[in-house]
Amino acid sequence: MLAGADSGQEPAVVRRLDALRRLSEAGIAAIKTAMRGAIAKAAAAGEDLAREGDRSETVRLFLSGWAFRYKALEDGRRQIVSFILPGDICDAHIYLFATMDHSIATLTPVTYCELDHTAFERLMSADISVAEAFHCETLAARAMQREWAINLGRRDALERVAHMICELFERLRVVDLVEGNSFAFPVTQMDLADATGLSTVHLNRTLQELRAAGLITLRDRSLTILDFQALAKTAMFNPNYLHLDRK
Amino acid sequence: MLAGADSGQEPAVVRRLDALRRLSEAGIAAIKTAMRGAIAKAAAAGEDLAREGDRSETVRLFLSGWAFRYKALEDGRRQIVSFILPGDICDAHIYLFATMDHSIATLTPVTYCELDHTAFERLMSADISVAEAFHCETLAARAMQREWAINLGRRDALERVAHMICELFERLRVVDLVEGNSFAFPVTQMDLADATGLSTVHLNRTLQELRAAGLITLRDRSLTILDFQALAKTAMFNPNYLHLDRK
DNA sequence: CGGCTGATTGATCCCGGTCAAATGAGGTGG
DNA sequence: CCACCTCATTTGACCGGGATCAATCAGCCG
Repeated sequence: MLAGADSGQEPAVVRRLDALRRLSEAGIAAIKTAMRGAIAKAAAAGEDLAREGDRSETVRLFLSGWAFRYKALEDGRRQIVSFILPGDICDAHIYLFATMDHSIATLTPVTYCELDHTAFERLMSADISVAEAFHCETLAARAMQREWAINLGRRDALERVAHMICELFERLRVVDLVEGNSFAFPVTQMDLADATGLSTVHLNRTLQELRAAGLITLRDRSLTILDFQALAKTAMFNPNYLHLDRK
Repeated sequence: MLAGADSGQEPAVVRRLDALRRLSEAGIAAIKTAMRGAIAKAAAAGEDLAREGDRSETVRLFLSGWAFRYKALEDGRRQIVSFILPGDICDAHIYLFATMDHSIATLTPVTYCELDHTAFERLMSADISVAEAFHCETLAARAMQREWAINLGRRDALERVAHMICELFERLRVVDLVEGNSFAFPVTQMDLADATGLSTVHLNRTLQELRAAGLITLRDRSLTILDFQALAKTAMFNPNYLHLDRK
């Protein structure tokens, strides 16, 4: 794990699902059983876990490390469309589709569980709270994807980068991967540029602007938010779309 | 399942779901029964069907008309994040969330069926092919949302607009709303600008460029694709992400 | 006829892209 | 320990795609 494998804590998948929709004790047990019975996998940093055109047969429960989804255009342009963090699911019911329409690559070493069609269906029918939480995860992923579009379409460079940092902070907080206002941030400026739709040069200048404004620190793959209120304000960040409040 | 000849008779929801994943006869019957038992609704053009912050309690099956999802920033900027066409579902399992994180507005008069929590769950458990098709619809919506991000992040104005037209064409074709290479296009240039992340002025110039290149005609809310091959080429459009091939 | 909404055009500006080079931090092999 | 390589970050100079501002025009409706 990026920040140590907290002994007393629930696994990231349980933490995330429970934040989206409260899991019953039986549900938590069912998830853990499924994970124990599933194929545990690991991959190094910089690997493709899936490529556009691959057959899509298994559901992955992400346990540790960072990955991202992307699509490359023929002429080399690349757009990262989402980050995958510990606790994320990718993707419920994906085996119903024949092939992947995008690629997934790792930023750090990662570990995950693979569930095939039957294992996933078994887990979904084991407990109603688990099934509901998985559906919420899918809805939340769609909501994040929508927000990504808003970011790219209608925010300027400074707002865009600030917004992405705010989102990552909130998501990592749920799975206990922030300490104080800092978190491991294994994203190169090239990656972040492809995520925000900017050039690396302009992304670099935007980061410097955020630093100069006293909003963040970013050194040695560690990001610190110096003033979350101010950062959220410049990004016009509203966390409602993450649906992590579990009302 | 649908046999080409009579498929034009089926409602749009059945056509779309069947294109995503083959429905059984029993499944089609179950959908029709559910629609007959559901609350049928209609709305005029220019109405909000839902607003950010509203409680999200019912699943809608879109039967006719165009709508779109959008989010407005505090300062008036607006981003349209997707178009909702006949046959679309919005959104499976949405009642699991407390509130809407975005708004939905109509472009034309629309009709749709509303299913509450229990009606939707009943339909999902009525037939396995129906449940699978609904899951595919959700996956396809996510894939479209990803492609929207790619559009906004890494395509220039001409490619962006061309891509959006190609996508709409393919989606409308499935629900039999194109005639030849033409379809009703009830989108103002202001709306299209907010969908593509451009200003209305530049969008207008981009449309003129597409017209001048002999790729499209757009008059009286009717869009004709004069050369689909060429349009798809300028957009680098690959329809795989729509998952409408039903392998 | 006047008011309204949407499409179009022209002129100007600037945010962010592109090109090019320098700097720095590891990593590795001699 | 140093020479060298690679990858990531940073900086400078210049350019252009698309934004902005401001009219004008075309339907449409009351």
